Amino acid sequence: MTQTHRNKSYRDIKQVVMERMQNGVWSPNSILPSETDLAAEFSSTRTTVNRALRELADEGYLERKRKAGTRVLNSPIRKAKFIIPTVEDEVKATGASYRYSLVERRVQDAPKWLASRLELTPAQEVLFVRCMHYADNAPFQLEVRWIVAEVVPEVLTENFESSGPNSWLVNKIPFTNLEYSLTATKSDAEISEFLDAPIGEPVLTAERITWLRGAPVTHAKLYFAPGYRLTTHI
Amino acid sequence: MTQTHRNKSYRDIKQVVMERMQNGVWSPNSILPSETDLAAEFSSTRTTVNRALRELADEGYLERKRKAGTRVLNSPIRKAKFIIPTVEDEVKATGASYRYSLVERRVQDAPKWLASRLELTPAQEVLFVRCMHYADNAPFQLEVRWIVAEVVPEVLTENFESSGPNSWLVNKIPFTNLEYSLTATKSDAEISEFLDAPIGEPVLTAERITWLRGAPVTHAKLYFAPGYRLTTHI
DNA sequence: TAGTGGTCTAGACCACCCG
DNA sequence: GGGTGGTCTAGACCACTAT
Repeated sequence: MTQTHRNKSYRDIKQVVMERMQNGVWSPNSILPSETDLAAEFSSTRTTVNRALRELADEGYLERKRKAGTRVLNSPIRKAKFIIPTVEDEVKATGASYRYSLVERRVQDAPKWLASRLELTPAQEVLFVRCMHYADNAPFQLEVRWIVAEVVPEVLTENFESSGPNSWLVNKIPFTNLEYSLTATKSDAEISEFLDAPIGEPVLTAERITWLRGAPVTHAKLYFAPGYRLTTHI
Repeated sequence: MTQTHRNKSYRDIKQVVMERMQNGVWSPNSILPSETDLAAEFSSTRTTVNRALRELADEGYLERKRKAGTRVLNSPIRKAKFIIPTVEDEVKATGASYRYSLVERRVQDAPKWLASRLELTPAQEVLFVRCMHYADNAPFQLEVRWIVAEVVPEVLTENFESSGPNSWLVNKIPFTNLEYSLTATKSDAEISEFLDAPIGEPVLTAERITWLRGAPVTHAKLYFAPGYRLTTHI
């Protein structure tokens, strides 16, 4: 049964390994042959086999340990990942037209809850921005954002009338850490007004906090219009 | 300024590149030196530099094109990913105790909406399971699941009294595709009863559909207790 | 301690695609 | 057309860890 293959590339090897896992040739929790053996089988080198198996491990299908070998995981789903979308990309991906609208913009001292959440000194100046994102002119997302002026002073000269703070920040901040969370919240009067939904309606809400080298840059709450569905295929 | 470095490993190179992006040495949209040049600078080989840059590209920080070179992306966040948790892992990760409880289990013909959703023939037999997951004995998640008996016949002999269908499926199905989506729904009488929440309360809801080589295996709705927050750090 | 994966080197050929 | 990244080879040494 041990045949020589014409397969050479790490992609081919990945595919063969995947097929064998799917067909039960290598069942969950079983141990694969060593890289050296597989290299011989595929008429390839260990380097190439290594890359194939390493990528499959990164993707969550295999677990690799020195000496113990390469084991088939029983639940690839455990490591499944979601892509966090950008509003504009997301709207355009559906083929709908995208429109941005500024609702409110003002400079003020950080409210206490924000200062606490972002570890700011109490009276630090922040820019508050409230804006809407529409898909085919229907409400898609209400964005409520706070930006720390001390970290991004240039923000005070931006009016955000024609485009949102997100795209501006993205081009301004070289690299950031991100804290992202999702909840279901009850729509209040303000949210309902902008999303054109009944008060009390459940609304999928994302909270985003962005950091630049340890300093808090911005806090945003994104309220999705009712019926919105965040989807992924793996 | 062009100094020889002692750095050798691809990890070291990754870190230096990240630092230069953060410090603006290589700003957004700029082009990095070629792999050959970087290999010379780091006293390394092109293979090693290639691995470092390739991984950074996979992680969403760089974009690479033949001839065009390697470009710094302005928004690493666009590609940010989220790990989909498993109930039991998630509960235990918080340090809380995990408890499972079966609520209902019966075999029946697939309801129309399910047949439509999963592309089943109308009268196909399915196993219906309703169960609860508790964290420190407080309601954590209500799971409502349908399993296609034809695809997984062994399921008909399982009683799911001591452990949930998810862990059972995971060990039975070698490899699967997954469709996962999140919504905010309004708690109805049934959900409220199990999650111990007022009727009408917003509930974060995950819908999961699992496929095995094109055949639908299972459909699950997971209702999280109010206040639940799905979080990620990047 | 022996076996397995982790990584690096030095070199090569190729595919792509910008100018 | 030529420069850049994509990938493979053949070999080496090392790090970890199950037994």
